[in-house]
Amino acid sequence: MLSRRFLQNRCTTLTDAEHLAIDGAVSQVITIGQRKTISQAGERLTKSTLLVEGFMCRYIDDRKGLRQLVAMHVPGDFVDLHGYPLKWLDHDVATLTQAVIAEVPHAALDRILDDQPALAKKLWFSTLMDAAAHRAWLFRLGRLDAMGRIAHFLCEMNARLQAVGLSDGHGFALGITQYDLSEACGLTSIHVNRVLKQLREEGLCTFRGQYCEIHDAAALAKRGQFDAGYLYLGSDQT
Amino acid sequence: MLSRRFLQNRCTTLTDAEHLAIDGAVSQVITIGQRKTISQAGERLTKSTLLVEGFMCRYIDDRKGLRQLVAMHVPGDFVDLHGYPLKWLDHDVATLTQAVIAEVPHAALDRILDDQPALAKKLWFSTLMDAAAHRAWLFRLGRLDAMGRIAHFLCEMNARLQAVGLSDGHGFALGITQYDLSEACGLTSIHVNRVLKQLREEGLCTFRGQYCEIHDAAALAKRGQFDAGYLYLGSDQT
DNA sequence: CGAACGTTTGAGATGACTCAAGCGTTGTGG
DNA sequence: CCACAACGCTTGAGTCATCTCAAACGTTCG
Repeated sequence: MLSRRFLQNRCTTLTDAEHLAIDGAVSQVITIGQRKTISQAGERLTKSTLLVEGFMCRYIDDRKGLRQLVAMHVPGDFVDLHGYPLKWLDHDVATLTQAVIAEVPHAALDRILDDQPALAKKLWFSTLMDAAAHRAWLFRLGRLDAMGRIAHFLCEMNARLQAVGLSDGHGFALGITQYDLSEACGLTSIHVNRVLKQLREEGLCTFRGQYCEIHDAAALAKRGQFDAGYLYLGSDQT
Repeated sequence: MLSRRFLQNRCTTLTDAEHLAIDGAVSQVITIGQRKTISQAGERLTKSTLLVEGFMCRYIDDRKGLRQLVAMHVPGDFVDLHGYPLKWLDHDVATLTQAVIAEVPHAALDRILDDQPALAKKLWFSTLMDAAAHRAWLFRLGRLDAMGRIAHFLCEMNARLQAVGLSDGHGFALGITQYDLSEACGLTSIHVNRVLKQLREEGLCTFRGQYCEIHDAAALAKRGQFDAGYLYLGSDQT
């Protein structure tokens, strides 16, 4: 059951019937290679994407083609559910690693909206969790220095991956490069490299290859002024 | 009719019955002084706020009490509708200027959700417009220099105020200080001051006192890499 | 074996910050 | 009615974080 994982990190109170409704709304499950764009800004959308496996991101291009990541997605996320009410998106959606996704046609969501207001509200809730994450990212970019930003980002990833069982709290695989990190944190990849070295030397964490090891979660959270509240883990609909 | 203005800038296709439903959901209309906090992060919420007149903002505090604005609100905005599905917010909500607000109890929204799925979807849409604005702000903070950030911010305000008839495209009143601007753009107020001077000297715009005059909208938009698409003006539900 | 990619390091430039001070306006109390 | 405090705006000088340009290294893959 696909949706067992979906909303495990999003809404903890889905009923069995609701799980079935979401599973039933999926039209197909497909595998996509790494670094593929699955939808572009402005494109008319007729379906949304549930991420089953792998990592995805959403980003905005600047005039020179440089990207600003605006969201990271981990398995269980309803990546572009925003595209359902909005009809088209203001940003691009792409895979970072190879990914398995489930496609949900908007027509199926229409039916849920009409018939199951309680489930509709949970889907709405899920999109607002994304908005809360956006706000935390704004805080990160607006108020933290380079080291704080990276610390904050890694704390977020650790917490979110823990929520879906992909981190044990001490480390996790994240298939992204230092360049991706720089796009998420509004820095150059060169500076990211130096900051990662510093985080390593100060015993906070080691980000190397595809793996990030957290040596001192408390110190990392402090350095990044990280407070997991905005992730709304396990706090829906109660 | 309060909601005539609400969703004028949010959803252009509200039916008369829907306007009535929203007006009927308002429990009271009150006036609040400038710089008053109306709700704090973590607080349990039972109502949401429709901004009728004046300016409001949402912000996140850092450890030292410095603020990062995450949203600006103009008349017509459903300021903290996010608080309805989320139940509590990850940020504070406050007035900037004196403001007139209409309060909408969440119980009344529950009824709309159950009875009027089409209207519910429009409310959902409205919160996703806020999320889209968050993303544009992320782009602003992550990819633009100080001058670009301020140019982008002022373009956004100009466009949004135009949508509610509070700007003619060449200037608008915005009751905020240079310090507020710095909190929105992730800069110090001193640097904001220097950048405003430069914008003035280059003939792009004059931000002075409570008024912002746009001298060259096209050049300002170019400098801030501003594209109004993310505001979804007049593009809902069609 | 060579190309592509991601990472690492160095040196120098620069945009934004900090600290410090002064100015103008508004509002208030003696 | 004046004195003064509070606030917002303005400017200067010096510092520092981050960026840019440049180069080299290791791994992977064809």
